[in-house]
Amino acid sequence: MENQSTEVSAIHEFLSKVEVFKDLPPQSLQIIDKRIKKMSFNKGDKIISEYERAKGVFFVHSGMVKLTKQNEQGNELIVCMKKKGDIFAEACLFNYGDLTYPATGTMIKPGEIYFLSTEDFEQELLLNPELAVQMIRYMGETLRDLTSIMRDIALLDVYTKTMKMLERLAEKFGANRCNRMYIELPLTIQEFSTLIGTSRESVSRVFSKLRKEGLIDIKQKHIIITDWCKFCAVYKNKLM
Amino acid sequence: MENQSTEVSAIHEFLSKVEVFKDLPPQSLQIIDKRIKKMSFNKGDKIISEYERAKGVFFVHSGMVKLTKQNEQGNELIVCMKKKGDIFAEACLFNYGDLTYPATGTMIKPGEIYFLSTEDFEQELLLNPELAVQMIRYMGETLRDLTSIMRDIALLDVYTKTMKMLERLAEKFGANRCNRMYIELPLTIQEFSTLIGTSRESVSRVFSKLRKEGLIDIKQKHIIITDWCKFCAVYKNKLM
DNA sequence: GAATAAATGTGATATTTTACACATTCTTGT
DNA sequence: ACAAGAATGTGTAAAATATCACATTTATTC
Repeated sequence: MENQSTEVSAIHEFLSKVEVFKDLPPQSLQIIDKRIKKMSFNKGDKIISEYERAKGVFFVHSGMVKLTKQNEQGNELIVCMKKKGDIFAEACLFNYGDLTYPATGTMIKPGEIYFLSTEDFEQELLLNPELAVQMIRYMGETLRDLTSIMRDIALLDVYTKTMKMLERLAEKFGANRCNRMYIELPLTIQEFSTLIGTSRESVSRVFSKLRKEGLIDIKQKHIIITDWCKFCAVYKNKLM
Repeated sequence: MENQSTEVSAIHEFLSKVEVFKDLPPQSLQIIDKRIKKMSFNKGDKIISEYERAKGVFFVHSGMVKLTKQNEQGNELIVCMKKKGDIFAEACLFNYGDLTYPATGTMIKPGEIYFLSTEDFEQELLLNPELAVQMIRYMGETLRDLTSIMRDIALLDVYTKTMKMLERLAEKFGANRCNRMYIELPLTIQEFSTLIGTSRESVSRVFSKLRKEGLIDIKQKHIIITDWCKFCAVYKNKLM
C-alpha cells in the first residue's frame, strides 16, 4: 500500500513535467515508469553525440541541454535548447538501421535526464495512440520553430538576428519581473554566437551596443532585458 | 464488383506513392480514399499560404512544391522542396487553436496534390497506430534534414553552401545517367539562391565558376552535374 | 514568331562580417 | 583568496558578400 502510493506520486510528479505523457492511461505510465532510467548530469557533461549510434529518447526532468551540430570543419551550431519537460533525440524513432543521434547534447545547467530506449518507447507508441498523437504534436511544433529560426539565420543581419534570438530566448526561458526579463539560461556570448551562426566578436559588439542603449545587462552568464517594453518597441521598429 | 475492383486499384496506386500509408489496413485506406480530395495545380499556383489558417495536410501525388517562409522585410527562404510521395503541412497536426500553415507552398512543377482535412487525418491517426508511427518516422526524418541544412546555411561560405546544396538536390532529385546527374527539378538561379539564403548574384558567380570548371551545366532551368565522380571529388576535397 | 517580360552574367563599388591581436575581466578550483 | 584558465571587449585590417547597374540571354504570351 505504502509502495503503491509512492509509486503513483512518483509517476504523477514525472507526468507533470513531460507534456507528451499527460493523456496516458495509468497502466502505460507505470510501464514507462518502470522502464525509464534516471540519469544525473553535471554542467558540461555530454549526454549524446551526433557521432554515436542512437539508442533511445531523452526527457529533461531538470537542468538544461544544448543540442549542437558540427560540420566537417569542426564549427558548430546550437540547433535547439531544451528545458524541463522537453524531449530530445526523438528524430530517430522508427528510423530503422544504425542511425546516429541527430545532434550532440550537452548539459549547460546540471540536472536530471530520463532515458527510454528506442524499443521501449516505440512499443508504447504503438500501444497508445494518445501518446503517438502527443509526439506528432510535439514534433510539429519543433518543425515550425526550426524553420522560423532557419529563415532568420539565413536572411537577417547580425544585429537583427541577435535581437530576434533574444526575443525567442525570452519567450522560452524568460521570467518577467517588473518589466525586467530574466533569461534563465546560462549562456556565454560565445555560445550565443553559435546560436545564430556568427562570430563571437560580432555578437559581443551588438551586446555592447545594446548595453550602451540600456536594453540589456549580463550577470553571471544570464542575460537580462532590463526594459522589456522598450526592448519590444525597438525590436518591432527594427523589423519594419 | 466492377466498382470494387477499380476502387481497390485506385487505392493501391495512391498507396504506392505515399510511404506513410504503406502499412495501413485496407479498411482505413478506403476511408482515407473516400475523404481525400484530389486537386490539380499549374506551375506557379499557390497551394497554401503561411498567413492562412491551417485546414489540412497535403500529399504530393505528382509535380513538385516549394515551401517558403517570408520574414517581415518580405525576403524569403525555401525551407523544403517536396516531390512525389512527400507530405506537407503536417506540422499543424494536433496543434489546436487557429494556427496558420507553417510555410507557403507553391507549385514549381505542375501536378496533383491530395488534401486531407486536419480532422479526418487526426481521426485516422488516432485509430491507426501504424499510420501514427509512419508519421513520427517521417517527421523525424524531416527534422534531421532541416537541422543539417540549417547548420550548413549558418556556417558555410557561399561556394561551399552551393556545392552542398547541389549535392543534396542530386541526392533527392537526381537521376544518374552515365555519370551525368540530372537534377529533375525546375529551378531558377534566383530560386536556388533563396534555398541557401544568399543573393542571386553570388550564386550566379559560383555557377559561372562551376560551369567554367566543367562541373555543371544548366538546360531549361534544370541543373546537370556533368561529371558526378569529379563533382564528388571536388566536393569532398573542399570539405577537408 | 514577334513582342514583352523575366532571368542571368558580370564589373564596380559599398557594406557587412570575420579574423587577428591583445589587454582586460570574469570563473573556477584548490 | 589566489592563481590559472576561460571568456570578453574592442581597434584595425582583411575578406566575403551584397548592392547597383546594365547589357544580354532566355522564357512566355498573344
